Amino acid sequence: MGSAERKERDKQEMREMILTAAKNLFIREGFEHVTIRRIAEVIEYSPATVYLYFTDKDAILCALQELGFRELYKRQQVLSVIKDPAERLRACGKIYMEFAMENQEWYDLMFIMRAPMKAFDTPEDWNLGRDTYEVLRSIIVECIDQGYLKARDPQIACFALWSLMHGVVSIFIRDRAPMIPKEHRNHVIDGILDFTMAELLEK
Amino acid sequence: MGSAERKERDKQEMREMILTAAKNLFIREGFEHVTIRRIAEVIEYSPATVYLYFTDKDAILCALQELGFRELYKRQQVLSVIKDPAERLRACGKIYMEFAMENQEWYDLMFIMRAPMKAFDTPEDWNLGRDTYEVLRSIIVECIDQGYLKARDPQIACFALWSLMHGVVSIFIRDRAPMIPKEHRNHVIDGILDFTMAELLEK
DNA sequence: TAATAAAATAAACACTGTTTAGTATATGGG
DNA sequence: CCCATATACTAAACAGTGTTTATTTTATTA
Repeated sequence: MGSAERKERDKQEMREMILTAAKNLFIREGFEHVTIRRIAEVIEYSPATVYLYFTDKDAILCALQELGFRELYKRQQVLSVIKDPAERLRACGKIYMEFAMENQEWYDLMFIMRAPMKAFDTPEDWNLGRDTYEVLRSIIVECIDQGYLKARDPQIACFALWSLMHGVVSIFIRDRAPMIPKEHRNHVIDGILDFTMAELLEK
Repeated sequence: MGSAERKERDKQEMREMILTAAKNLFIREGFEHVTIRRIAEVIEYSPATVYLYFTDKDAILCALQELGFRELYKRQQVLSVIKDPAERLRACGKIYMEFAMENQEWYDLMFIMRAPMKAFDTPEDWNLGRDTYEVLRSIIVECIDQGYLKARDPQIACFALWSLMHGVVSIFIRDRAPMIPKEHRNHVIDGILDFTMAELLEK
């Protein structure tokens, strides 16, 4: 009697329901309104019920994080049509920082906040981050192969470039750039990209 | 009758007392243990009393932040003995990242956390950050003047370098570098410095 | 000394995330 | 069909948080 399968299906549906509620609260009202009680309210169950489907709030935030990464992946897909690796490298940076500035709370959840990382047993389990990193790494390796970049250590070059991009957007997102007016931010991002490409690539 | 002056002195002493308690809790037990109730406990007053001397918790965290900046300033002082601006630029980066890795919670409070910034009416009031930025900016200007650096826009070069350093340490501090084992971090930081100096400076 | 002004606090408020113990509901066997 | 069992759900509490209010204690001044 395949009622066990239906049970499993129902359980998955409920998990989906909770996640959708959390996602909508996140999108419509922002991170700080994503509370267990508000989620419970939306799905019309008691707060305690949420804990029958997720071990804790961090697990929910972790699942939300995944949605953010899916959006970033989607945006990164256009990179494959760019043949020149140097051009692709620039576009990669542009896409990354554009995503961050247009989806600041998602980016925060993905790359800054502590909470969602606590859902992993060990930081090594964070494959979403590693996959994003791999996109950049493969481009850089190609840049080196084609002689655009003479970096001795691709690992260092890759981490440096990611750090640069993350640094820029996280300084903006957490309001640590009083010397740069808000309306100049996009211009600065382009300036940083120009600067980096000019300094980095072989002339 | 100069009792008004004594009143003011007493008030300042109490503020100092609260701040010292907060600082010690921060150092000895970490950020998450810095709560109004714990502070009140330490100074042997009621939690409500704290609010007679600080408008809210963010104001206390903001004052704590200042202590962090003072330590960073102190470390930056050794830069003045380095005559060569290129060498000074490297040392500046090294000091910054070393401070961050050795005082991760202080760095977090200074450059990552939202809370202490809420104490400012506007982000422009964050002079502590601007001052630190100025140290780097003056070095870069000197590097350009002496022909070490051919950056068109010093503002962009400066923000890029700060972003790079902040990016590196904040990725580590917020556990977003699963691809780099903890024991390799210091080596990576040196690698990033080498890489940056090599790519940036005129050969 | 009594009236006034200042300082300190007890207790509550409005929230968190989370757990426990008890209640409904659905399932499967006789 | 009924009843025991297992599952699903929840009310209420727990242990925290930052913060405010109304009250009491303390100090000052006339």
